[in-house]
Amino acid sequence: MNLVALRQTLQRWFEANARDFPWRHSNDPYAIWVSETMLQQTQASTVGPYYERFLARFPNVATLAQASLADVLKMWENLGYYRRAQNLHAAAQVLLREHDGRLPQDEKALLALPGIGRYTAGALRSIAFGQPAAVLDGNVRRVIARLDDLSANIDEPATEKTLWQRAAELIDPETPGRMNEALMELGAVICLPPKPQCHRCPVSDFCLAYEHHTQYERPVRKARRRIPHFDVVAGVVWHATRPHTFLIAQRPLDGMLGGLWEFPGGKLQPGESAPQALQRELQEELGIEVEVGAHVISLDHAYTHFRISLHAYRARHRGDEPRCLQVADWRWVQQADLPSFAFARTDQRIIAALDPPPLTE
DNA sequence: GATCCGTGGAG
DNA sequence: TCTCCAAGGAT
Repeated sequence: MNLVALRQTLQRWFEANARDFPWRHSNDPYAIWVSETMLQQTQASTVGPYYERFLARFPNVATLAQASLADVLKMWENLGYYRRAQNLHAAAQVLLREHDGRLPQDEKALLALPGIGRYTAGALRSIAFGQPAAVLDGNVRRVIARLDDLSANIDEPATEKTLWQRAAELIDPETPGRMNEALMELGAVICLPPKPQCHRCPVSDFCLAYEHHTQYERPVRKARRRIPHFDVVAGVVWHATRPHTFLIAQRPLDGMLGGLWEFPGGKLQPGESAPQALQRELQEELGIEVEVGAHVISLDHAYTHFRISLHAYRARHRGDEPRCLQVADWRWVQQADLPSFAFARTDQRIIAALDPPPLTE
């Protein structure tokens, strides 16, 4: 294959056809780092508004490092994979303390930061610093698998090594960042997973799968496991004496949806009714007794590796104040207070199902 | 090295 | 409604 011709053709296509994203107007390594973190496992069209809000609120390493994690999570609300926000925040504090508030250009130093792995280090080095570093993301994996007509399963670690080597060969030593972006852009808009748009592809002349008519069979991937389903209950626990006041709890920082706030509850155990499960969970997590009341809403939701049916109930608090047994924190709040807390999608749907807040004034 | 971690768009 | 999967990283 003529690597020089491939690089030139692809980059010329990219320059004429690149989608306009806000991070493509910045040369600031910090801004590029934020965008690359948001783009992990998240489509570019989704990231746009989050990126601009985040940069407006945290325009540099220092403002991010000095912000509270609660503020950072609020800006990340609904973007998913919330550990990314924790890592970004923690890494900013490391940068401020150990790297003069700037991103290091050295690969080892980048990889030492939380949330920066091989892909993100390569993206920063090539796009932000102009170094000849490779990137291998889902797009590039697919593009290479088709360019080379790989029959090997790309989810196998052995194939991973081959793909990184190939990604390194494709680097344009003159314009590594542009070449890497062009590869990813091609995968995102032309070399699509189910239906590659080969008739519009600028590099189909270089593509072995196109030549062999195997592009629809590439890349070869592992079959997915079926994901389990659980029934889950959550409680809107109203204060025994204070009107319009209910309980929210903060999830532990190290688990799923870490640091987000929620209506407390948990999974139903076999043979258990939803109200029974709610009483048990509230006792285990917060050490409180409740009387379960009216059903609020039931909804289905799909996470990455399981699905739930969530059943929310009103409940009346009895007895002792809550304690942090299996939660990071808890608060008595009113509906007007909720916008300052970060909630996951399911709990936002519960909020939307509550009675409208009382009019004040 | 297999598993965990969110949400939304597309078909 | 269901499936796939997306500019991955950590453990």
